[in-house]
Formats: sequence, C-alpha cells, structure tokens
Amino acid sequence: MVVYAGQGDPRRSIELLWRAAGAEKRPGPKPGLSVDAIVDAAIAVADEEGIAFSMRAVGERLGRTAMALYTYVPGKNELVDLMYDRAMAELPTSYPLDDGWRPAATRWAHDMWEFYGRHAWVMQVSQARPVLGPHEFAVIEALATILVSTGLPGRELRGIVGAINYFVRGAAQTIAEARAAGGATGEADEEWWYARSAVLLEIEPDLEKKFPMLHLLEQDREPIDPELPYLENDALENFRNGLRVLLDGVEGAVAKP
Amino acid sequence: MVVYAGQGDPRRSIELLWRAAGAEKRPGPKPGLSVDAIVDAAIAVADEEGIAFSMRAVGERLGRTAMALYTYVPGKNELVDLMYDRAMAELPTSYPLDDGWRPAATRWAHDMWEFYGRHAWVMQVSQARPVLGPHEFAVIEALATILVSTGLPGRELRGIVGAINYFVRGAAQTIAEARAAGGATGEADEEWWYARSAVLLEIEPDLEKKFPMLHLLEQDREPIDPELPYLENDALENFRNGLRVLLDGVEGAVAKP
DNA sequence: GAGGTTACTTTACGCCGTAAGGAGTCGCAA
DNA sequence: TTGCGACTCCTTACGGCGTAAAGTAACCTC
Repeated sequence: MVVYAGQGDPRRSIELLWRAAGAEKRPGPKPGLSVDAIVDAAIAVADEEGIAFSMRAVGERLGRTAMALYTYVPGKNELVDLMYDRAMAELPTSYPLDDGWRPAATRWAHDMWEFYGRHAWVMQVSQARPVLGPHEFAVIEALATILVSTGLPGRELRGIVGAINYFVRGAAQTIAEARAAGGATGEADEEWWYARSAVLLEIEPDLEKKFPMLHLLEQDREPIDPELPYLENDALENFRNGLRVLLDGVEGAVAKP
Repeated sequence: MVVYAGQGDPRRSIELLWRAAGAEKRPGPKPGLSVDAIVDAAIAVADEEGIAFSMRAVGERLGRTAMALYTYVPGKNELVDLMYDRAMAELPTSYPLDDGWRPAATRWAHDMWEFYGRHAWVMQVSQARPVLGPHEFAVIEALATILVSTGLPGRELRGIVGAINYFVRGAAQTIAEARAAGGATGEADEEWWYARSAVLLEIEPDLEKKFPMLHLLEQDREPIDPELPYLENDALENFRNGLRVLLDGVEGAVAKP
C-alpha cells in the first residue's frame, strides 16, 4: 500500500505536526503514552520493518494494544506524517557559507543521503502532498538559504531546489531500498542481484549486443571504498558524480547573467 | 505496503519478463486468459486505483476470481514487475541526434515526464532492485545512446544517466501522485492543499518570518499554461528549469577536457 | 460520593494476498 | 473408447492488516 501523506482531517494533522496542543488539566486517568513516545516507537519499528510496519507492532513495542495508539493519533497515515517530520529533526538547519554556496550545498546533499540511509522508509512516504511539518520546512529552508546566496532569482531557484532534492532522494533510493529489501527477505542483496542477472544472461546471452550503450556505460569501474559492498560503491559513485554535474549546472547559471 | 520488485523466484520472474515461454501443445482446458491479458488488465486497474490495487479487482475485470491469476503469474510482486516493464513499452526506444544530444535528452525527459503522468503507480515500484525487463533496458539504452554521443567517459555518464533519471522521476512524482491522491479520496487536490495551508497559516501566522528564504523562493510566480491547475503549473515550471540547469551541468562537463 | 471524561482493552468487521483442495476440460495412450 | 494425467478455474479458508464499536477502569471536578 502506498501511504499518502495526510489524508485525514487537515486541522488535526497540522495541529499535531506543529504541537499546537493545549496542556490544560483534564479529568480521567493519566496518559501512559504520548504522541512523542508513539512517534519514536513507530520510527524504530519502521527503521527495522519499513513503511509497511503495523500499528500492532508499534503498540506492542510500547506494551499496549494497537488500539491504544488511536487515543493519541487519528490513524496510520497521520502517524506516518508525524514520523516523517520528526525524523527530519535529525538534520542540520543551517550550513556555514564561509567557502561559498557549493561546499554547503554538497554538505546538505550528503547529509540527506545519509539520513535516507538511516531511515529508508522516509522515501516511501508520498512526496506529492507535502507533509508541511516544521522540520521539513527547516530542512528545505536550509537548502534555500544556501542557494539564495548565489543571487539567482526565485524563479530559477525553485527548479534548482527541486532538482537537488529529487536527485538526492532518487539516488538514495537506489541504495537504501536495496538494503531494506535485503533485510526484509533476509536474503543478502548481492546474492539476489547476482541470481537475477545470472538467469538473465542465461536466457538472453546476447544482452550486450542488444543494449550496446548500456554495456559501454559499464566500463572502467573501480570501487571508491573497498570496504563497501558492490552496490553501495556503485550508488555512491553515481551520487557523487551526478551531484557534481548538477552543481556544475548551478554554477553555470550563477556565472551567466 | 511497499511493493519491492521481484522478490519471488528469480528464474520464473526473468522468464516471464523476457517471454521465454515454450509454446508447445499441452493437455487440459484451453487457457481463457494469458499473461498479457492479465498484465494489461492490471495496468488499467492500477491507473485508476494506484499500486494498492487488489488481485481481486484484476480478476474481476477479466471476469475471473483472483485465484485464477495465480495460474499465470506467481504473485502480486511478479505481476507488478511485469506491469512495470510492459508499461515501459509505450516509450520510444531511440531519439534523433540531428540537433545534438541536448534536444534529444530533453525529449527523453519530457516523454518520461508524460509517461509517469499516465502511470503514476510506476513511481511506486521500488527502484532499488531493478526489474531487469527488456523494455526498461530499452528506455535506459535510449538515454545512454543519447549521452554517449557527448563523448564523455562511462564513469562520468553513469552518474549523469542516474541524475537525469532520478530528477525526472522525482519531479514527476510531485505532480502525478498529487493527482492520484486526489483521485483516490475523491477530493480535488487544490482544495486539499488550500485546506492544509490555510490551517497552517492560522496556527502559525509567523510562518514567513520563521522561514524567510522559503518565502523568498516563492516570489514572481507566473503560470506557464493558464489552462492547467496551480500545482501542475508549479511542477511543470520546476521540471523545466531544473532540467535546464541539470543539462547545463552536462554541457559544462562536455566542454571541459 | 456522584457524574462525566479519559486511557486503554476486547471484540469484531471488511479488506488484503494467497495456500489448499476440488471440479470440470482437454490431449493422448492403451 | 476409455481412462489417465495435466491443466484451468473455482470455492473455501487462513492469517494478516487498519480501525470501528463498545466496555472497563482510572481520575478530576462538583
């Protein structure tokens, strides 16, 4: 199931995201849980099981039933929104511009890259409807601050912010989901990949002739970090080179009128 | 639920993808269905309902039960793989290079953009484990062919192919999922967005002061196509500008040694 | 202490993917 | 011609999911 961000009551969602909770005294038993505790537990579960975690699993981690969560949170969709925004709190909200915008933007991208690696499920939260939480805003504000210092007009910058954002997310998806998928099946990712491509080469031996340019692209590989498994090296190389080209494009826009 | 590509038997999956089916005569009743028919029906259902379509819905569209599908297809994961690759058959496999690589790459990106718009569910298929189907290969081969003509080395091109691919997918996700989500709830997307942001401004009136750079970025908007709704104009503008910057970066790499 | 509000549980409903087993259909060998 | 085995498709059922409904016990205010 695709989890669309925030399909519940808009007011309730936004209030939870921005913690507009009145802390007045109320009758009834003391709350044993809290929205924060639930969100933290849910993030922990999602880090292990992915976005397809169950409300029952979150409840269990807190020593409650699944239904107990519904006292604090309207439903799973809203919980995912809260998880998304809370996870983003891990990220820096500003970057030094002493060496100019480019090192700062590179740092931003690398921080995001690592963030996605820690929380692969984040990339499964629908991007279409923005969560509109404070930490998500802060993260984009950080990138916007870096890029505004280039002096480029807003019209240009919107596309650039989007491009960097999409690129990092896409590049991270390749590697992080691979790890997640391997973890879910218990099968090592390398093995899975080799099994598939071996069968493919067996069934279609002329593959290289049918797709010569793809074959050409695979030339002169060398691992960046021999400690890392094959796929991660691959992804890291693509990430660095892609980011460099993308930022070269930004530099070109800055240099031009 | 996140749908990971191809977690079933690797051999069976690859054989289905590449249609390595022996067409020998067999006993038993004539098959009333076929893999193709099922994949087509599933795509039609997914276009309407998203990746969370049910096997029962696909069966119903074919006048069968859900279980009938399992005669042809090992499971939903494998079916999604087949849908993914078959949908990609809609895309061109080559682009004229008469005007150089840049117009061709731009065309490729726009075709992908429109493709994602037609089949929003494609973007929900996990990218991590490549489907490895013939049409996916052909689509990437087309982009590779365009970019190899720049003369850049493979090491550089891998990152660029990835960057363009990720960027298009990310940019498309913003708009296509927005449409899909609106369709799923029956709620018009514009309304949903306005409802959320209205509540947000009510709860957090100082938003523009807290995130001044984001506010700055929103300056001087003007709709590209007044026929299109707000969000689509927005996404289209970001897509075009982002792609331009990205390709500027590629051009820089071509000009340099 | 009564009454209302709240936290949390139990139970249940309608979905989902799909395993298991059975009914009917056909090709082929005896 | 008949029977067998392979095959398609069905019905039934299982264990999961998110969550609605209703019940129980804790707690504050009057």
